[in-house]
Amino acid sequence: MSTPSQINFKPMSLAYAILVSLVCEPKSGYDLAKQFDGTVGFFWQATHQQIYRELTKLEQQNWIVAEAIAQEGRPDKKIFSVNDLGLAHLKTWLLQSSDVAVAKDEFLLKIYAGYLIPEEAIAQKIKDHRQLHQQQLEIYQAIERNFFSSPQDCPKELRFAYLTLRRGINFEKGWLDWCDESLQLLKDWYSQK
Amino acid sequence: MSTPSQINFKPMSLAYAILVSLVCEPKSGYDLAKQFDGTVGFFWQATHQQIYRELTKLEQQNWIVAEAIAQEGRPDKKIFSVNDLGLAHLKTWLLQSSDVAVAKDEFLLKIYAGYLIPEEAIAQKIKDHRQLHQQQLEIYQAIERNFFSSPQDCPKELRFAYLTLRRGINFEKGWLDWCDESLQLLKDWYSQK
DNA sequence: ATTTAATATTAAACTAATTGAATATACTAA
DNA sequence: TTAGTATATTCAATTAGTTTAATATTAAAT
Repeated sequence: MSTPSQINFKPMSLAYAILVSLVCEPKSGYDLAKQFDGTVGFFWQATHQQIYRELTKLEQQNWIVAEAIAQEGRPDKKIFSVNDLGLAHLKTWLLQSSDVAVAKDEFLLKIYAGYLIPEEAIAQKIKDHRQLHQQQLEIYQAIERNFFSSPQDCPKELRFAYLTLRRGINFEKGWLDWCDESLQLLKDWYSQK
Repeated sequence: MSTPSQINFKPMSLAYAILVSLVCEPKSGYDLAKQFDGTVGFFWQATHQQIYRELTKLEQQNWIVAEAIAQEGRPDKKIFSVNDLGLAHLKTWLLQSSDVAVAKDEFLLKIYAGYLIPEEAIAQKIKDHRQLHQQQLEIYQAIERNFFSSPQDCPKELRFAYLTLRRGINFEKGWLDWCDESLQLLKDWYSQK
């Protein structure tokens, strides 16, 4: 295993998100794009174009290798695996400190400027938002019921996935609490005017 | 024809984030860049280059107007204000439904792949993360103490800012709870191995 | 029989965001 | 006196993300 000699290649987090997924199980760009709707997709998103472009770069850098699978009837499939060099880079990255995620929250921006539109419109917006978070919470809770019924006995490979799932549940419950509190505050303010 | 992972990406909100800030109070690009570290900056970030570029566009579209202020000693300052056209566009945008914010969380990505590095490194990572959120919580709580000591008497103009502040507090407390729960889980798993 | 959906990848053009630097002025602290 | 900090804006280059769509095959549904 050698260190990379390339100078100008600085993969961003998308590259690492792909490596994380591939290291769990080798897969094609198509599979990755699908998976980015679940599991890793709960904390990282990418379109299939981004994924294919990044895969090409990662392959050129020799962090991943492709195996072409000729399929009967269907287009050929390229299954990508992380090699030793890629795994070493991934582990290095994992050990580095992480920045706190940047928040870009259109919804809160609208709430902040809420005084510009009718009070009832804001209340409705919060109710709509509450429903979205309620739905996402139910998705997470279904996963918890189906795969993590007893956390004490959680197999090693799933423990860290479980921690991220717990954060998802914690996050959605936090939003629900805030929605309820805010709707109550709006009501109180409205009644006293 | 459909491909997977077609995420619903949000429309460009930076322009609206700037309008929201300018409608509160006219200011220069420099002031905006500073403010994007606080208030609006709690849910939207931008570098000064992004801000200046966007201001140029908004001025060309005639959503904002600039007034050049000659300052003694210092470089001239351009104070931007939202005009009627800009305000109308902002209100239209405020009434539109918002997508749930996309999460791109490097920290959770690392936790997910935590099985690749030593257990103690993950625990330390969570402790570090806990501290960051503790600090941010204290910032929010100081603002709450100083400006919103009695929410019932909150002046109208500040009510919506207060709601977003409450979300900030709710968010940070959620992270703290998750960190504590996760550290306990790691401990339990470790002791039973 | 033909449309639709799903699998599987690539191309091209565009917009947005980031990084690094350059250009000024002036005040303050070592 | 010169280094650092704060004000105030702009330019250039690069990287990242988005949109649209083209290509190709096959199974299932209408």
